[in-house]
Amino acid sequence: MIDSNLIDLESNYLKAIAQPTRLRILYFLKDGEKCACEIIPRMKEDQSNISRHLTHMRDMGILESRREGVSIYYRIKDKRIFNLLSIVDEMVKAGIKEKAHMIRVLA
Amino acid sequence: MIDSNLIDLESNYLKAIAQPTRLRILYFLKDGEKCACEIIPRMKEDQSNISRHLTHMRDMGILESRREGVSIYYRIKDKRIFNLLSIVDEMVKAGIKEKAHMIRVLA
DNA sequence: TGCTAATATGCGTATATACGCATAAAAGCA
DNA sequence: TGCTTTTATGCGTATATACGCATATTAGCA
Repeated sequence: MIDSNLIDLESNYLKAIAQPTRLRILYFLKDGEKCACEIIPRMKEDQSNISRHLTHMRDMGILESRREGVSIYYRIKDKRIFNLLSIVDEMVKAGIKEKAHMIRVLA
Repeated sequence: MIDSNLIDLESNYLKAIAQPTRLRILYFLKDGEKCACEIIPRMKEDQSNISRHLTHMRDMGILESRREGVSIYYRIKDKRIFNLLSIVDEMVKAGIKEKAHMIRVLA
């Protein structure tokens, strides 16, 4: 029996990661902090949308930011998030492998 | 530059986990397979809702199931999911600690 | 076959999420 | 102060998600 508040925190944290555009931003920040002005043109979406994603991840404690003049630099707050993502990767890839095997057997 | 399809797979996998009721089900299945008929009364939600969550997690490759008469037993497919969840836990708890510290400093 | 228990599904609904466009706000500079 | 660049926000909208109720389906059993 796990605490209900912790469940909700975990859920919200995972939801904050579980979105394609936000995932792309995370990977883009993997090798160090980047200015919003560098992130925005990378993503093929409206500036307002990216701004909201960045703000959201900062609010959720996934990113940190600092201002330098008009620019805002974002960085990953906790590198462990990439351990998490590589586990997701492993599991997803294991799933793909399994499906490929099923197809081979059935063919 | 990470592949767009992989991003979507990761995203979908994470979404499948990032839901309070599904998280509770996962933790309930931590120590072994359980019949849907055991899972349903544990959760304070409609039977139909739990059924859908179970089906969804099975479709997403998170759970496996076997039928025994009218009962259906569900189990975790890949134990690594708990490594993933414990990383989320660590990060969430680090966030809580940090907030508590902020409050202490400001008080 | 008829009955019961377990699980799944059709349907309607309420809320959340992601998005773009237009505009506002913040900071630096002429 | 006025202009420009960068980032944030108000607003409307389309889609996705989670949910409950009622009902269907499936399997076992009398």
